[in-house]
Amino acid sequence: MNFFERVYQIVRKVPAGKVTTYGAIARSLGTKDARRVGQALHANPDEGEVPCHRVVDKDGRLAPNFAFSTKGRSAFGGDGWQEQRRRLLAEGVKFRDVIHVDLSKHLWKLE
DNA sequence: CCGATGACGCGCC
DNA sequence: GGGCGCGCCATCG
Repeated sequence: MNFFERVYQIVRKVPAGKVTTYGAIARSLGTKDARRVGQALHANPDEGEVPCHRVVDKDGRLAPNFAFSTKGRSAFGGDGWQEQRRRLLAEGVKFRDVIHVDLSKHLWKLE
């Protein structure tokens, strides 16, 4: 099982209304390279199976260039984080401000 | 082959 | 707090 698959496996376990962070995932995989986790999600093969909008950075900030590039291009241009925010709000996630998730209430602890 | 890049994070100023 | 530099390492040009 490669790195990407392991990232997806973890993200799939995050329940609706909860979020996790790139760094937390990286550490649970035994690496400090959070950037590679981001790469994996950017190459996310199927949003339906991997709820990548539930992954934020360590400050709860949404991905500035969040986008589904699975088909080779981003579907939301440079404002993908807006789509990410909508999805989280729809799941009941609260925000500290327009782009920061309230981690103290929604951070999901990895197994 | 090599340098630049990036859905990140942390330490310093 | 905002901005900058560096480490990280697979990919890309």
